[in-house]
Amino acid sequence: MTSNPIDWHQQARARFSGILEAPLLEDLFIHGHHMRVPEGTMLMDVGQHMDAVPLLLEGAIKIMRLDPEGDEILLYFLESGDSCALSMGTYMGSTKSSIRAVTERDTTLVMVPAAVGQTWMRTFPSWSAFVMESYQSRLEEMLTAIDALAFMDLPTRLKRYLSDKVKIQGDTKLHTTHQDIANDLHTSRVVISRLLKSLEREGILSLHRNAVHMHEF
DNA sequence: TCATTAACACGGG
DNA sequence: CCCGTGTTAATGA
Repeated sequence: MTSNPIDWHQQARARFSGILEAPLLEDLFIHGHHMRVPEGTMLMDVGQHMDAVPLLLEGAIKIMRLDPEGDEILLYFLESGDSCALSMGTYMGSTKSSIRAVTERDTTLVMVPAAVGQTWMRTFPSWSAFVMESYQSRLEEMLTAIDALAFMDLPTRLKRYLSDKVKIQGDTKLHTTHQDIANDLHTSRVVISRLLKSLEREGILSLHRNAVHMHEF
């Protein structure tokens, strides 16, 4: 679909022309690398070196933190038009990632080399504004994630998680297993199975093998 | 009280 | 048979 440069240029314009000034977009077409990434690809891992900043055109990316045992816990999702604020730490000296990023569905993005992004910080006001704005909204999401972990009980977190999935996937039929959900919410499958069963009894969803169909969300 | 772990049966692919 | 699912019993925080 977006195999030739013109396609992703148009896509990027549609997504970012209101945010990034025209000369910057032209620079983006010169220095940015367009990529199509299949679902389930790990884009970044904890401790890995960051040498580029991603701009998300289509799809979604799951951002996770790891506990000391190496188990994952979901922080938030990135969607189209977002960028990973943490990767922008490359503008402030830090080059090692503190999170794991995995594509939640097939995704298209533009990678901006760190050195190029650093130059833009000085030459394009709209770029530094975009970086600041991105930091701001990612911080908000982080606080929401902290609130959820600290103050919300598991049934509430599960309902929020399922709603988010529907929004991210754009489909009320979620293709996932109880174990997957348990991993994301950092709990055991027994609990997820039990909670899902009670939600099914309430008529909020229906359960199938490898799938959860949402009725209300 | 509620989550976790281990263990088990069931059934679909 | 393998894996996902649904459930229970024991244990712990």
